[in-house]
Amino acid sequence: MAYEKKIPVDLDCPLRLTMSLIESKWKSCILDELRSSKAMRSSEIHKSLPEATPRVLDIQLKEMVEDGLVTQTIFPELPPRSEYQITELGKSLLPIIDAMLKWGEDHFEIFKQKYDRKE
Amino acid sequence: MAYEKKIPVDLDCPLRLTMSLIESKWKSCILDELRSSKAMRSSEIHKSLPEATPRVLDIQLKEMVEDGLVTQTIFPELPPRSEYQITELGKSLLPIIDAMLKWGEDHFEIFKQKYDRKE
DNA sequence: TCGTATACGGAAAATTTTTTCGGTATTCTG
DNA sequence: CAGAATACCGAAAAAATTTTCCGTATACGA
Repeated sequence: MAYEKKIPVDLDCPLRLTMSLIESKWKSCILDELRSSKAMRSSEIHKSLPEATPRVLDIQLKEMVEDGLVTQTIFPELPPRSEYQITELGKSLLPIIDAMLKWGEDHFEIFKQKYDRKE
Repeated sequence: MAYEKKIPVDLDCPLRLTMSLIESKWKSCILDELRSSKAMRSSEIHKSLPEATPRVLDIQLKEMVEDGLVTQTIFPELPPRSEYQITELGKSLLPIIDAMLKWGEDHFEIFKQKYDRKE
């Protein structure tokens, strides 16, 4: 495997289980990108999340495939092509992603005022 | 400050903002513990989350105070006593915590079968 | 006086995640 | 033939988080 996650999915507590599936830096954003069920190539995902390095998207997509949140379809073409698509299990997390998105929008100003350093 | 978080609250995207407030290992659990609005001493929180070291609870509680999710009240007594309590802002995250808790309960079996290693 | 109890924090080690860099493979185009 | 295009991965470096260990302060009770 490309990169072995050190901390496995947490089976000790339901809350930690859910968190452990999405807490890596970009996983929640990846689910948000894939929400429409449209299959996307990793390069498209990268265009939407330009701050993430392609390598880390690769690593996190692989983990999400392993966890069953996303599928990967590899087309035996040259140059190679593969597409990622959200699964039903992944979709079932979208209400949580939506709630976090909305919370972030609703409370953005508080944190902007608190933490945005003017330079 | 006790320990300086290296990655500050993320102001670039509402979803990342919300995630950045709760993605540390125990913050979601701490919010869950404090949900009833009862003030708790750090030793009580530790008793409820025995897998977390007292030090990391200390660090994460301090960050949550800084972020406005929790308040700390210090009683000028000896031996010292202080209590943590969830704020209104912290409470506004509880529906998200609840949704994650429920998702984890609903999908626990999938991951238990997938990842639970029998020894 | 000495040990206990309590909350906390400094510092370094250990662990984990993310970044950086560079390489593989293959077909088509110029 | 050289280079582009694409997805991917190994390895090491860098960065971030968590753990471990130990010390502070102080009043009380034995």
